[in-house]
Amino acid sequence: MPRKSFCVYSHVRHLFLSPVSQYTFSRQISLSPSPNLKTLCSSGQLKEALLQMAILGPEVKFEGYDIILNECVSQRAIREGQRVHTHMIKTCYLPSVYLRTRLIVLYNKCDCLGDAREMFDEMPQRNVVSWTAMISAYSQRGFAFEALNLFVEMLRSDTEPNHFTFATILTSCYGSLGFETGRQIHSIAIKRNYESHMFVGSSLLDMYAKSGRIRDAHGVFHCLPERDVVACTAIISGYAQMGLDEEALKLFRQLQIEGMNSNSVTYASVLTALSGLAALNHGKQVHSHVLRSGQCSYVVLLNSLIDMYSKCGNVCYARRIFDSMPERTCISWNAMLVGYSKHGMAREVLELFKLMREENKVKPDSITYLAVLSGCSHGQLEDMGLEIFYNMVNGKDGIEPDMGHYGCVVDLLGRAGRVEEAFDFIKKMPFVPTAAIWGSLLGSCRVHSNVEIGIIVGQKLLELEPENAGNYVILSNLYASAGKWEDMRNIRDLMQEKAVTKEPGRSWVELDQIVHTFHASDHTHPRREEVAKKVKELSIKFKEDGYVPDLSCVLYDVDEEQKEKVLLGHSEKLALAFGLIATPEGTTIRVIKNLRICVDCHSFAKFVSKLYARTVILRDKNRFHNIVGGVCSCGDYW
DNA sequence: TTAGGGTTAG
Repeated sequence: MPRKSFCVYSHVRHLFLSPVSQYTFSRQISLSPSPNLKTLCSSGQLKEALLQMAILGPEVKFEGYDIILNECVSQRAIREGQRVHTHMIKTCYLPSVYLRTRLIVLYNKCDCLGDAREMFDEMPQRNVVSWTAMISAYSQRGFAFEALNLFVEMLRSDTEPNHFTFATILTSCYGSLGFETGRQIHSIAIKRNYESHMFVGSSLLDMYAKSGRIRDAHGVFHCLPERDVVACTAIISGYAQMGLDEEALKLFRQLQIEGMNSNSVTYASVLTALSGLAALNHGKQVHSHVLRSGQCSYVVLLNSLIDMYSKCGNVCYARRIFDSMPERTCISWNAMLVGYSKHGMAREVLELFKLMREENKVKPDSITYLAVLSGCSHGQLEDMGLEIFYNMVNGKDGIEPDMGHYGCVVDLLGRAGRVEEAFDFIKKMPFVPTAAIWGSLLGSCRVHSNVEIGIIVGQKLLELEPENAGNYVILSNLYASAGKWEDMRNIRDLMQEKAVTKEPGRSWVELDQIVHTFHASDHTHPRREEVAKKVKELSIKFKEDGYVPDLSCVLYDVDEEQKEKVLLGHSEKLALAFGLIATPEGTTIRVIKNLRICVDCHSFAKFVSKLYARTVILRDKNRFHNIVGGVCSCGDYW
């Protein structure tokens, strides 16, 4: 009977009694506070739960605190969480290790790292979970050294780490902490038999991949007894981040055959690789997988698709995705702006930037401004670019220009032929100019034949990066055009002595979902003889129409005939010729080059488009060249 | 109670 009357009474109490009388009632019959708090918390009514907590006073026990703290964690409710903590102190409640750990987690999730540490330091006892929670807090907030110190302290305190601890600490073992630390932790994990644990293994291979040790990463992946979607994604992403795009794609396909599940992160990772390869057809296929899998509402994935389509040369598709997005992050805007910028579509860049500011939902960041400035630079809108830059300098936009933005202005002025102005601008910069900035100006000096400044800048660059062969070549050409033959020879000798051979040129074309790669003077492609013959044939044909090989593009000190032979072996010419042979008349030829396109190949591509009525879309290291009827979207200005 | 993978610039 008492049980029954309690239920009835409880119901009545809930309906009619004031909060104060509820408290009195619960004290009288020693009612457990949990059911009420549980109901309130499970329906997300945190404020009401706190009120109830205040009413219950010292009657709130472990279960009540547990429920309410859980809700605070899931809602990231810091004020409410602090009130719970204060309530514990005021009611002289001594929280267990478990509850104190929940408070550490809460403070961490609410970005109150100091409070989390204070709680950790005050703990009379700690267990592996409290140590791991605190290490995780440091790890997640980017405090790698602090995370490592705590891990070491934990080992010294004779607390045995578990698989959670290893998975956590390994996420900090790259970058500033260095890969050797990761290797040491790997050894500790092996000794404790955690190496093959799925989460530890994923963390390990990710650590190796992020440290550029892709072989070690692959070794860990290979040894995992089981592989889930995270482990597979981590290794694919590792290859993609290293720029090993073909390997990433190959692995993705292989794992798909083996039955790997893909989620939004897997797709985002493989899209990175496809963007690198500019493999549009593969990209479309992944897009359709994404649509079929029902993951097309993830902003991050849509951002990757925007980036993939624009890097594959299809900026219209990118815009379609951008327009269809129900919500956009700053990265969505940046990806679209960068896409337009790389295609030299300065007007579209400015219109989109205007729209971004008018919508005022997402604040532009430093990268937004880099994209806009670089868009103005590539699209020859230097005055507009300068206006935007000086608004930044005057603090009108709340983004302070950094070295990158100053670099864009140097590029902007230099490309526009305002070389002296660019030189003065560098001298007045509030930063010490980097090699990249001087390199940009040297490029402008070459394009606009400013020998005087070019020689000064070239000499500075030789001091800053003596290993870069490109600088020697430009400088020696500048000396040659000034008739300073002795200086020219000295530079050539110096190059032989000091310069490191530059990254070998490589171009590729995607055809029927196969990526055909060509190297300079290729000896590997199965159709190399046919392709080389076609290049020679094209050269003769183009010469009749006015093509003059630009021998200054050749690095080597050889005679003119040899120089022309070297030029004909450039990988982008091979890829263009292959495109002509292997695709039907009238179709667009898409070529990707790993380096900047040389002046001679640019001119050659224009002849291909003009004499064969083909659109040539050529992506080099810096931008797109969309060539139609012999005219390039870059305005011969890159 | 604590844990692993993703996107953007020159």
